[in-house]
Amino acid sequence: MARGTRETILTAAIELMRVHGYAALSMKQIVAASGAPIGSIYHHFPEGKGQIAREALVNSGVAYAAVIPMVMAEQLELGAGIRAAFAQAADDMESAGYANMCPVSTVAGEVANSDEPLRLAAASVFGDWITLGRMYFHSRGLAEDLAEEVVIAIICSLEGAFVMARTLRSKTPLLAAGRAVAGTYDGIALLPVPAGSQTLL
Amino acid sequence: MARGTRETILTAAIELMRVHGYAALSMKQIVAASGAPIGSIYHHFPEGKGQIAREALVNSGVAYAAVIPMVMAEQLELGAGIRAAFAQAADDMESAGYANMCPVSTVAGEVANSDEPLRLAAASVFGDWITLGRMYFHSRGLAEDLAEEVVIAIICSLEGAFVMARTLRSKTPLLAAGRAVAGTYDGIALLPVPAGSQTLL
DNA sequence: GTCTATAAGAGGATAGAC
DNA sequence: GTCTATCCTCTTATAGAC
Repeated sequence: MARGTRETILTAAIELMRVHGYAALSMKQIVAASGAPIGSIYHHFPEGKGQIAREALVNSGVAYAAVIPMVMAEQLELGAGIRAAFAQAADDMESAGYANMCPVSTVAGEVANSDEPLRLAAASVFGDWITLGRMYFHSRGLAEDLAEEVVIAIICSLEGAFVMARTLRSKTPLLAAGRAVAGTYDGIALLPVPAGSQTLL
Repeated sequence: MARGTRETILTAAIELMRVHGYAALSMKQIVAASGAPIGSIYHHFPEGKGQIAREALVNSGVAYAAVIPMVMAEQLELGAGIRAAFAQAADDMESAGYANMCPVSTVAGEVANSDEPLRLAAASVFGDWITLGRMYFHSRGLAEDLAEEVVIAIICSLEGAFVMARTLRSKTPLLAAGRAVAGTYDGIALLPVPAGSQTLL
């Protein structure tokens, strides 16, 4: 199927927001990056820039929800799994030249106290990550309360370390943050992933 | 001493950046919030908005460097101290109605891949936090390597949890993130603060 | 659904009197 | 060092032909 104009616009917006955030993103940049003329953009997104950002954020969030299950799949011990996840993130970030990995947290920081509709979009992404993560770790044998605490801690630490790593151009923050979170959960066993099981998405 | 115009402008810029970040901050807002006319602002900051943001970020960073020593002063065990610090942050944030506490991380996220001078200003703030924190925990009896790892982990986790807490309007992320980091360092003793010792600033 | 042209305003920054 | 008036660009968004 040919990718629709709508999707092209959203993809361009996600890429641009990873670099520029929300406020510094202009419709002209979206025009240039997507190839869609301004009239088409407003045809598909009548509410303009805010609507594009909201949908782009949600799309982007869905894509990242699959990352933790993917990284954890082979792991049978929680602490080791967390260390592996952060080490993987550190390597990815270094290979990408410390480009931003994900716009959600960047945009959330910009708008949490100044743009309620966008704040709600970001909140829904975080909420979905937490819900899916809790379900995932519960399916791997953790009690629900512990499962939720683990996901929240991983996301907070990872997002904070992403910002610091990008700013300092160093993977040290990711490795240090990963070790710190992992230590608390060393020795906790993870059930193996049932054969043929699907990602939660 | 009467507070100079320069300081008034910087203070206004810090407050505005906490709410709006960097890109969405306008000179007109700085004019309104500081009371200084636009001409005076460019007299004091000839390089304009970017220069104001750089200096505001650094000023703001210096102020926050004192927080960890303050919160940790009474603590004699590292894990408990970390839990206390995050609990304190959670209470502060709730009382403030989930307003942003500190613009450094928000702005760092916006500019890390798009505005090199501002990225460097943010990097210098993070770097100072790490250096001062390493010195502080070392003075409390931790080996330098461990001291540095602890500060980095605390800052990453705290900054990530701030964003999530503001976005979700909940202190749960701060408490969960704090517990996760603290667990790794439970049982590590802190030397008492020497009587009459000064903060590192 | 696509595209061009343009409106209406806000943006950062400057000039120059005081 | 303060302040007003203004410049020019870039912004979001719309109108309306195709």
